[in-house]
Amino acid sequence: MPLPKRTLIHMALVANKIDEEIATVLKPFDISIQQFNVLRILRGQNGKPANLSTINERMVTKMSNTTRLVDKLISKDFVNRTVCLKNRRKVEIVITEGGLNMLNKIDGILFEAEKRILKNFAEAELHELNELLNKF
Amino acid sequence: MPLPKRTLIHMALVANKIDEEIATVLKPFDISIQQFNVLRILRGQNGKPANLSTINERMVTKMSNTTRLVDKLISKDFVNRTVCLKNRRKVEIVITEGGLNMLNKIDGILFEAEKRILKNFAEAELHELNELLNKF
DNA sequence: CAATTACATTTGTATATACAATTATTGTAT
DNA sequence: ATACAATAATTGTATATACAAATGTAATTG
Repeated sequence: MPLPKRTLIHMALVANKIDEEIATVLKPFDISIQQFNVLRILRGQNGKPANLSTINERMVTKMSNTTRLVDKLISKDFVNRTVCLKNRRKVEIVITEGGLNMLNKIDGILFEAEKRILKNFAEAELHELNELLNKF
Repeated sequence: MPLPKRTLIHMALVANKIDEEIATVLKPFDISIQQFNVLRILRGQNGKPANLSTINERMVTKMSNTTRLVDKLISKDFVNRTVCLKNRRKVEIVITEGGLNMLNKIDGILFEAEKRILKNFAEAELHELNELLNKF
């Protein structure tokens, strides 16, 4: 198989493997990777509310699904959503105490998983990999 | 953000971008990436039928979904499925002429897309990237 | 200022996937 | 041979995603 095709398939296989491992880590907490990503983004706001489009820009999924991710997080009491007073088209989403607690519980376990997934990499190699990924 | 976490997120973003680009290329042919992968595997058999589990081993999806991928391909007349005579638990799947024609039509366009996606990579860098991916 | 356009989000729908349970067949041990 | 376990594939169901269309609000323009 030609090198470019082989490389792209390789990428897909590895990314999928990583995804599966992380999903497995999150499963006991009954939270999907994408839901987790939303929570992380909201935590990064340090209390400042985020619009749906802001969250969406920082993720890989489509707007419509981001709405539904937030729906799920609301039903679990991990975030709150209110209409923006300044601009009633927008919506303001903030993480709750419960959401922050959940993230704190996950942090350590995820950190271990990340170390495990990358156990064969020296730090220099991680830098190298990031450089190569920048070329995409 | 710590290097390991950053690297894994980077991997996910890039893999997703690649996926989207390839899906876009396949879309006019009304075929998903996974359906396409099944067809490629079957072409690689050179006429020899493949069991469902054989196909599945070479893919990233679950058995149950491989069944449904084959269902879709049958409805498009791209593959045939027959019960294996030697072992009636097994199933034999072969690609049809129509399936082969579809693959031939896609080959060139996909090749161009692959070149485009990897346009910033020198050959040595592709080797490097593959070496790094092997560490996962 | 009424009509049109742009913006932000949501809803509808078809397809895709994960996971568990089920069916059908074959292999094995007593 | 009968019962039990193992194998191969399928079906049911809940969740996830993509894409298009719809809703509600704000900005612009003639």
